[in-house]
Amino acid sequence: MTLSTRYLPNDIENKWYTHWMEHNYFHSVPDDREPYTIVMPPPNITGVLHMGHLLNNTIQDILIRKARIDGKNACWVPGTDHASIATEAKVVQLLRKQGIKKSDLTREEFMRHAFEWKEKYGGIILEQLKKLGCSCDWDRTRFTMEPSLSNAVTGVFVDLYKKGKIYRGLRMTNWDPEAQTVLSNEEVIYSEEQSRLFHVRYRIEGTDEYITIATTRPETILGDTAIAVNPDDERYAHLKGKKAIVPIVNRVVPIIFDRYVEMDFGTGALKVTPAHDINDYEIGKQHNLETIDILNPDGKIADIAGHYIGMDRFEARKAIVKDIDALGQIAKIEDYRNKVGRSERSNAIVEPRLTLQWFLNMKEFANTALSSVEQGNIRFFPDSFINMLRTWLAEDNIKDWCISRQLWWGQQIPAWYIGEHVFVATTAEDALSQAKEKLDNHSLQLTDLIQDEDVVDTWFSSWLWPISVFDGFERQDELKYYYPTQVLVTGWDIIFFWVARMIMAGYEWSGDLIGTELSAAKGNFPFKDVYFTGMVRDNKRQKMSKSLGNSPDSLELMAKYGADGVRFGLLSSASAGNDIIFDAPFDNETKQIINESKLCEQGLNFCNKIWNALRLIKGWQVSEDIKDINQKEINTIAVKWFENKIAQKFEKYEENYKDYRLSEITVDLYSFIWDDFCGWYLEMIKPPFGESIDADSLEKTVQIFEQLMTMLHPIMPFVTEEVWHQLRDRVPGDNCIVGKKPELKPFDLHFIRQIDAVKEIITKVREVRNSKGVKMADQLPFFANPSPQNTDWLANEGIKNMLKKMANLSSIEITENEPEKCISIVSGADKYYVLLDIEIDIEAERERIEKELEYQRGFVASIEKKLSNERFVSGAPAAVVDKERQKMNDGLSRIGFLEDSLRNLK
RNA sequence: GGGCGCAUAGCUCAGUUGGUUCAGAGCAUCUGCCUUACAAGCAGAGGGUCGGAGGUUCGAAUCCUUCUGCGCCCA
Repeated sequence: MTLSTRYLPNDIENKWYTHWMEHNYFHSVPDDREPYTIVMPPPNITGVLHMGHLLNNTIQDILIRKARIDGKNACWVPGTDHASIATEAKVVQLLRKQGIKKSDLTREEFMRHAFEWKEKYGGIILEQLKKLGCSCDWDRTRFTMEPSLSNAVTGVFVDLYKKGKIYRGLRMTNWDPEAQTVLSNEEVIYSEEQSRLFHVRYRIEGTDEYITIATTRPETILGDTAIAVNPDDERYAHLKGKKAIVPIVNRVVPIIFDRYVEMDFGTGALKVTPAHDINDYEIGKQHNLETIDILNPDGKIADIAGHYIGMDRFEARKAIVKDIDALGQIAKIEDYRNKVGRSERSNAIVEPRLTLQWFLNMKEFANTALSSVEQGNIRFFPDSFINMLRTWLAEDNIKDWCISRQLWWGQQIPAWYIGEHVFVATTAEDALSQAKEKLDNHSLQLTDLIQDEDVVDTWFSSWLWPISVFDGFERQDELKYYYPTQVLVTGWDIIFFWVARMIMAGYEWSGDLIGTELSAAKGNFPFKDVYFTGMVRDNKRQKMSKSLGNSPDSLELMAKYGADGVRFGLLSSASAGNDIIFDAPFDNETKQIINESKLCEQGLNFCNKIWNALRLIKGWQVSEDIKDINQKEINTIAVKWFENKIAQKFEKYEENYKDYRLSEITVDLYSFIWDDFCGWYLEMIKPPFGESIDADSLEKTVQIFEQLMTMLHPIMPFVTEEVWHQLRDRVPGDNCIVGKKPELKPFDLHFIRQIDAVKEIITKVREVRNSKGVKMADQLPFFANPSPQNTDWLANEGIKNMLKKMANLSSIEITENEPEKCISIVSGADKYYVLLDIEIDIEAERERIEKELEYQRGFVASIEKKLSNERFVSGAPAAVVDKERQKMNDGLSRIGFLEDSLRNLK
């Protein structure tokens, strides 16, 4: 069969993915082996695959494939997150297009639409991950709104309520008066708008004096309960203990002193409206101010305001300005630009509003999570992210978690009300019996109970993910085997929202679930390690996202460069925790991203290189009748060298995996395969034109190739599997994905260094050819001055023949002298010569040698300076000093050689 | 305003306890090659005061201080 000269990823990738699936390699069931578990950070069902997913999931796949090759029971659980806010917004939007308003639907009807939407679009990302080669256990795919996972959510809610950790409280929220719902911070879009700043004079009680404040929202004056000034502000110092009179409502309010007030902003005096501004709310709490909510949910003025009742907030604004002006208390009105928040969905101006919400007390949780990481039970990669966790979880910084959301899509809060009374239970029936008991009223019916309308925050289901994907709250057989998971791979931007909270949940429940004995042995934490990926950014350092339109199309990239190419491209420049600037070019005319990437192209080229190495080997004829005896000797050396190199590399490779240095592994393998294997080994062992290779050398080469493919497999699974199968006929089940990796074994460092020395000589001969314009094809006589360093290998026919072949020499002669008319080569502390079949340009040669001399003299001088420093000689470790001496001696002999050559030039 | 992080070649990044000829890789650039695996290739070359300034040390890209620029989180 002839192989294409180019590697064509698309068909090959589909073929092997299907093959792996058919062999069920991704599926895991508990057995005697050591488990290696990863739970996938569940992508939102609203999303499409973006660069961040690509990076994150490539890393997880690499780790899981490595574990599989290591013989562990690798289990990677995929799934999706219901993403309350984002999904509900999408569904509402879709319904609106169909002419359906959410308010016209019952909760049940809406949920039906939402689940339909999820069925249709929710699995897109997971399907796309298959293209990337992700070896997830698809049979285990979970969704955060499945019954089992939802039950877990209700269960822990009730549990925490019983433990006294969940309570209801007031909170300043972003209120959308049009949609009549609370918005999360993410759903509010702030932009600069033209508005007006009203300067209003408040009379100081019992005087004729006025204090002037500035506000953009004069209607909130109706809810003012204080005037605040900075205690350092001398202008207002005399007002200590005085009171001000709020215009229109004539409320007498205190003048308070608070450092929050900026003296040079506006007039330096601030009206305080705790019910309608988050900062004012905080000030109000500190000073025990009254909170007067003057707005109804629909944005109209409430009865309590006493004036303008029922008027829309903007109408009221005009009216109150007019009335205050009539009183002569408008000092001035200026045009003003400020940031105004609008609802992402209705575009209505968002109103800060106090609402009753459910909270989870975080003090104890935070402590547990932080100390677990600080004590090293959970390791962070890179560990500097502990700092970020610490700031989030610090005792004086931690805030209670507001877990309720005014949405329908999500797990409805398991709380039922009868008037003022609230009953928290897993079912309505439970709540009912609680109510009967508590209220001593046994005639109560289910219909008397009203369940809380809200759902819990999405993170309130995500924090259970490492447990709930194994149905851990219902049965513990699998949890006992797979928990704790090995490593969590996620972005550092959700270190608090998700990572910290999963740790909290792990400690809260896993012990009870898997039993104290097992949890003492394995730990309560949900994962042993956390690998933080960076953000994928564009060249302006903006996070790549669909909404910014600065992200290349990941599917197109994979179509163009192959999944392996994309995986390589992402990994080669992604060290843990560091952001990636992805090289997606931008077309300034069309304002479109061009789906091209040099990084991914390098990955595809790498596949192609491997592919062609395969083609080379497959083209060799095997024969035991090898005419060229030299080649046999070379082969022995080449195989010995490369086997030692693999042993050396493999040791480093295993270490790097332990430290999650994936980028380094990628780059290392790239140069090991490209340079050492293709550039050196294959060139050494390649039979001369028209000749064959002996069976043993070919077999050794195939074995080496297989080992390289196993090592590379986690990073580039497709090309390695393809090559694996092309290398030899395989029995069913003999696949690279479960291939045997090299063994950890000692290697001959001395021998490796010998070959390195010879490689350096070869490079220098090539350099001479290049600079003198001597063709590669011309064979050159070569001379070596013997030295303690090179006697060994100069006596080795195999090495000498290798040198001869690789540098294309006609002869190698050992001589004590400096041969005539040669170009000298200094390598290490040794000297060699090549005889060129051209007239030597003496002047040019002198220049070259003098330049080199200058460098070497400088080099030696700097070491001399070091060595003459007594404090260095006495202060530095002996090994370091010895090395410096060695360096200097080598430098001195090089200087000697160069001076000899200079003399001989005449 | 508080905190965290980053700054190394034209670009994107490595540089794991401060110590080899340690200033590196890939891309881009330049020179020479259609050499019978690969021109998506081969053989070479040029390019950097390691953001600025101080300090610690025998020795600093690496540790400390400070300044500048950028990114992120919180308010």
